[in-house]
Amino acid sequence: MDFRQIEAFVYVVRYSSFSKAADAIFLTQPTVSSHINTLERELGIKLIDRSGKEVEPTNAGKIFYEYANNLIIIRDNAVFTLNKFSKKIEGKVDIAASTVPAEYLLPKLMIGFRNKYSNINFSVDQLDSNQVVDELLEKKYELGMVGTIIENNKLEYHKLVEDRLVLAAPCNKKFSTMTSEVLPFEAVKDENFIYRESGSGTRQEFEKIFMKHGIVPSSIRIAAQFNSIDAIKQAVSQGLGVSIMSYMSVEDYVRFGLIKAFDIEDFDLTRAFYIITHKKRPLSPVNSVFLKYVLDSFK
Amino acid sequence: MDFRQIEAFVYVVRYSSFSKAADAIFLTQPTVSSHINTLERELGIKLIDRSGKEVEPTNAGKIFYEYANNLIIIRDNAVFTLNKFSKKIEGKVDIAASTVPAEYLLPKLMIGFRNKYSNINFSVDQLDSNQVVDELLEKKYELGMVGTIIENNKLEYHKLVEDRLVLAAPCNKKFSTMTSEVLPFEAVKDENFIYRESGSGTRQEFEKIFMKHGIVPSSIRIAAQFNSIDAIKQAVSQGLGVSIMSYMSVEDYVRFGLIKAFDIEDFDLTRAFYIITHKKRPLSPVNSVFLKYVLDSFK
DNA sequence: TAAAAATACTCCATAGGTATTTTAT
DNA sequence: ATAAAATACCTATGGAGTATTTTTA
Repeated sequence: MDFRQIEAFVYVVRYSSFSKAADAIFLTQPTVSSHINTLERELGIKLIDRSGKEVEPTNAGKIFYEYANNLIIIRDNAVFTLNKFSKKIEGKVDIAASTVPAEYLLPKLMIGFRNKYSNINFSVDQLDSNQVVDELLEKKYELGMVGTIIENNKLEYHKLVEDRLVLAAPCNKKFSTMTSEVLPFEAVKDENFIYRESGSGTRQEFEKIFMKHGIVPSSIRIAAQFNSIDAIKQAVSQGLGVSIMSYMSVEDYVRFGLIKAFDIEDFDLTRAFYIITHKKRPLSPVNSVFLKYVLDSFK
Repeated sequence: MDFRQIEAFVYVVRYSSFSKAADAIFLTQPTVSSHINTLERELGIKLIDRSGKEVEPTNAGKIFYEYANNLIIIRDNAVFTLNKFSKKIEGKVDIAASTVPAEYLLPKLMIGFRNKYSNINFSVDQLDSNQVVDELLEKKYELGMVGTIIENNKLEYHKLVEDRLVLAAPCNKKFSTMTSEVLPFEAVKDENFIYRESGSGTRQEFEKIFMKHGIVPSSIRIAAQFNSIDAIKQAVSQGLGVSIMSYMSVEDYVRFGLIKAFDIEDFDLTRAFYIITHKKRPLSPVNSVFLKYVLDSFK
């Protein structure tokens, strides 16, 4: 039993004619004939009485018509509902994001996306990078945003934007007198450093880079550790110490002259932010459109 | 969208596995994969999330599952119901029959058929042969029985049994002394004849035969006309006249010595009884089985 | 390493077409 | 004579298979 056959049958009954039915469903009359014959053979009973001038259903045909009609209706409803679902760009976009993207990338994206599609609301879960990856792997979120790659062959990292880690220093006399924007590592290695918490992608990135230059984390003097970017910015600007931070996250303090930002000589502190999806897991329509929007925003 | 694809999808969801689903519906795993892919492409949305160890429906898949499940259930119910209908040999068998078959053929057939299938009842409409044909053409009856052929290219005549028309004569001294069972036409042409009504197949048959021998109906002396076979038998046996009748219908009176039956020399008075159906109109299951039973009974 | 899904390919059944014949009005 | 359905025949799509590769637990 096939939908084309059922459809042919339904239309033959409705129009009391093979050729009119054929017209209605954009087939030829012989094809409709063949469909009805196939159905009748499969069901083992004649469905259409062709003896008169107008063809009409037999009693068996009348019984089958009810089923056939329902089958066509349900199929059409299924298609309609799924199309609606596919196009339905509304509801909640859930994202797990680490600190920097959550605070410095997402707000602008969220505003832009909400301008384009109404009926959207966001729920951002601000976690550290490892947790973001875990939540994605546990399928609690379809989308994640981080500033460091934690390799996992189930995940796909889509690069959004490059940033660089900078040395954020207070504008005291020691640093405000520096004319160069690039400092040799020697000039800062004995400073007091302010750290993020250990799960932080920013911290992991800079530890990775320092290790590559043969500097072990334990050899660095730690003045304090915060899990808030703002707290670090405050602490740095007030002179508690220096910190390695995303330029993106200190840009405002730099602009207002509260912090000075330096690159470190010979250290490649570029980093990037990524939006993460599962490699295979299908995205819901909203998330899929949001992903596209985000990628386009950074193209 | 195809039932095989829908079925594959339903079973993949139920078993959370492509290969188990394939087993369950007697296909191979690649075929199931291909069905799901085709469905997803057609509906424009992923239905199955294959990212984990167990595959599971996406949200779209969950929505579609409800429809898919109903489609399969309704299809199966349609097949089941129609099979039941095809096999349901019960209900009313309606037959339009002319006098002789209604009175001398049908009773035995009805008893035999009811012995074989319970839950059968009959409704016999006793009409003259022309009316039987008309009722069939108007689709008021699917089956008819007559003793003469009224040619119509929409109808099919299935021959049941041969009979012969005989001259039924009273057992008075004139006829009871006849030793031969065959009379020359000369011996009877001046008798008083008793007729059936003009629509009667028996009457039409014998008028046809007599015409063929050059004898016009108006040249025959008519003593009476009845529309009842029994009345004619009574009238003949009491000496009102002679009549041309189915041997079948006078057999009992002959056996009891109330009537003598003669063939007429050189006249071929054989006739046959037929069960009539439409050439193209499909028979309902009961009627179709009854037809088969009747044909087998006379084979 | 084993089990499951995807992929690549081959084959053939049949949906659908065109052309024609048959049937009924 | 006309209109509708049936029939005959052809083509090509895609359903279903086997064999193999890829992926993941």
